Amino acid sequence: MSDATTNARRSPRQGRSKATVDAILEAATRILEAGETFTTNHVAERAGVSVGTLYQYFPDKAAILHALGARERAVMAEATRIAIEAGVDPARAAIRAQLTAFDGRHAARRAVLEAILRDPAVPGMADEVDAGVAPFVREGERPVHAFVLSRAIMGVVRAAVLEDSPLLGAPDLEEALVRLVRGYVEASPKRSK
Amino acid sequence: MSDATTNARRSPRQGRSKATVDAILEAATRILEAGETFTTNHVAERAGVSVGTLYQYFPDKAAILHALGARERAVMAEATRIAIEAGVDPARAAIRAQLTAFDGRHAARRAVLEAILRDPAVPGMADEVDAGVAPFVREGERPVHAFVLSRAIMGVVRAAVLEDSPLLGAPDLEEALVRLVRGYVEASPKRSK
Amino acid sequence: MSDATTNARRSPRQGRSKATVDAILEAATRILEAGETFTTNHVAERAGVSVGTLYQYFPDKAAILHALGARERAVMAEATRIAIEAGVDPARAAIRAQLTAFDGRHAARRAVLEAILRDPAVPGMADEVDAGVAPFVREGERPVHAFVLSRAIMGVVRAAVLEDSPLLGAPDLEEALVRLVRGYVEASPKRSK
Amino acid sequence: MSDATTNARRSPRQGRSKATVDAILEAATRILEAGETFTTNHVAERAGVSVGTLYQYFPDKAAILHALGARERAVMAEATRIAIEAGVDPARAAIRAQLTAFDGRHAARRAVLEAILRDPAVPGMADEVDAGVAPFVREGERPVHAFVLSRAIMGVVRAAVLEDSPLLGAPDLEEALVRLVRGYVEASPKRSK
DNA sequence: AATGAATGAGCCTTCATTCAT
DNA sequence: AATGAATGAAGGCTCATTCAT
Repeated sequence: MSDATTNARRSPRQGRSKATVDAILEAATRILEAGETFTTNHVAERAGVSVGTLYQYFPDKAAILHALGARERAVMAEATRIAIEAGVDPARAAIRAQLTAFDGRHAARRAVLEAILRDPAVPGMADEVDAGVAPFVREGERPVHAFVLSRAIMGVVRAAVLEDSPLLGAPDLEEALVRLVRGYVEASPKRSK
Repeated sequence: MSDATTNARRSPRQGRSKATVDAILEAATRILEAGETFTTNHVAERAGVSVGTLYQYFPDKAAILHALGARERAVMAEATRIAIEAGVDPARAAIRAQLTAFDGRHAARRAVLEAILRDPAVPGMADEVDAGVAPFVREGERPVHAFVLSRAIMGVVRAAVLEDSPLLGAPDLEEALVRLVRGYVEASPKRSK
Repeated sequence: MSDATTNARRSPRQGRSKATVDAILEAATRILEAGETFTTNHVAERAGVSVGTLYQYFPDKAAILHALGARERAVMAEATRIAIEAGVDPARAAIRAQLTAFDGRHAARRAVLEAILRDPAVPGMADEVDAGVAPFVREGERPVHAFVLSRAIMGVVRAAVLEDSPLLGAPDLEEALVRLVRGYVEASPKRSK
Repeated sequence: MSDATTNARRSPRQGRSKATVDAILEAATRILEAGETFTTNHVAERAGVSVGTLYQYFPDKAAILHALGARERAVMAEATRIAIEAGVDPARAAIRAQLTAFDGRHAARRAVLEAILRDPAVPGMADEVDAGVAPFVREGERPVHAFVLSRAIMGVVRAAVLEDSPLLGAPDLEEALVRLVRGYVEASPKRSK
């Protein structure tokens, strides 16, 4: 495409807005990453814009977190899609996307996700995980299965992040999570007492 | 045991102190349950004591949540212990204790636990679940197993509570969680791609 | 006459300018009527122009209210003039013009006038009422008479509007106001203690 | 009474609170009088207390204005009562109370009243004037009479204050207002066209 | 002439915590 | 031990106005 440099050629209007929004999101990320106080004034200042400008693009503070979340979800979905195309099995792909997002090399994303995971008003990553897990849940089965699998995975990842577990980044964790999915799927639903 | 008020500023040797602490905890519970603003002033007022008095027993606001959490953990541990003695298998017993705490009939406990689940500074229920799950994790195995199982269970319960899922209270969920544990334990750790 | 937009930044020689000013005034009226927030940005948006353009025609927010007021005064003056020509006595004509402007069937004008009545910087309707009352105040008499009569009438109307009195629209009120004027004029200025 | 010094002998608790409230009200009055910005922070600062303290006594900014209004109304009612006892006719007494409150020698009260007159949420002086005017409105007559008379008087006073009329303080105005009341009462309600 | 992104002072309010009594 | 008045940093958000394009 003629759009080789990707972010070129936008109308000056759109370009300015886009840049401002990006600056705000970038600032928010950095603040979260540094563990600084996440306030609208602080974010605006760090972004090099006024609070007023910030509020021109985000209706309220939560919206910034939402936008950050949407961004991350998009990145994860993409990563999952690519992995599946490359032949990785879907569950593993979804799991890996989550784990990758949180490993030590991505402090910024991690910070963002931590903030999101804590705010119940911000939609989590559930949908992405659901999608990855879906192929394992047979059509027509009770929704409880999809729910349990996706939340179990997210619960483990969340705990690892929040407890700052050394397991994050170790291949063990990915294996264990895959095993969790496989075991659940294969287990016969016979009852214990 | 050292008592639910372990985190309090002074140990309640006298009955009066004990009564005050109880009143504060009771008030806190009610406020959480009613969805009112959880502020120290509000809690103190509802408890019928002055803020000053509240601070005599709790070093800060978080300590109230800690105490509430300790209380709940004790209740759960007891429930689990009794179930095991009655012949229920340990994993199921631990799972059932968690689910029971959150079902619709216990609004107060649920409110407390919701608050606790949200505050990362308050230790969760992990220990209790760990204990229930322990028998299934063979001695000497990597700690990742205990971690994954307990956090998976808690993750599912937490999500169900926070998303206000209709699954809470349905027997399906208990079954699914038990299956999650059993499947994980039985699955051979063979690798997929 | 010099036009309703006297206070605007530039006189609208061209049709386009006139149309813009009208759109702004129209938007302002609608916003006031709907009880929405009366902000320059909001007015501009509703008018379909940019804030910048708005400021091209009105030096500041108050000027919009001024223009609206001028418009209303013109309408009232005209109504009064016509009534007098038709033989209605001047005081009654002036009173009726005021009351008509505020009755329930004219929500828009009412909203505008309410806003004006509240903003002390905007000249009220005093002049129109003064004019209607003038014939009753004998030449050479103290100005206190004109002042008292016109402000008394406006005070009553203002209170009725602001208190949302059911008297508005009732013929009683017109009668009472006429009586107020007549009684004042006829009363001998003898002193009480 | 044993309470010769009036404001002595209060429990230290009440005394402190009372003093704080008074300081806030006093500060509010002075700020209004000086035409400074009437903000909660400003009021608190001027009162020598923190905003927090201010909010301990007043639920919100408007409440300060309300309190000020209540104070003024009380003062007026008292002045009116005393005048009536001294033989002044009620209408004149009510009128005089209003005018006195606003004459040049009482800048502070005037400022307070201006603020109140502008804020439609704050109950005005209507009740006091109503009371003064009541004796002139015959029992059983239409409420329109009381309404018209009291609002007419207040309208005139309000206009004089807001327009900073030189009539304020002149005996003429009191006479004219009394005449307004007397004329209205005596006028026969015959109809003009 | 028009645009609209940007500004930023400033507003109201909350609430954990302290400390003199 | 208890009281509760006082604190004040901090936060989210609004809106009239400007000015580069």
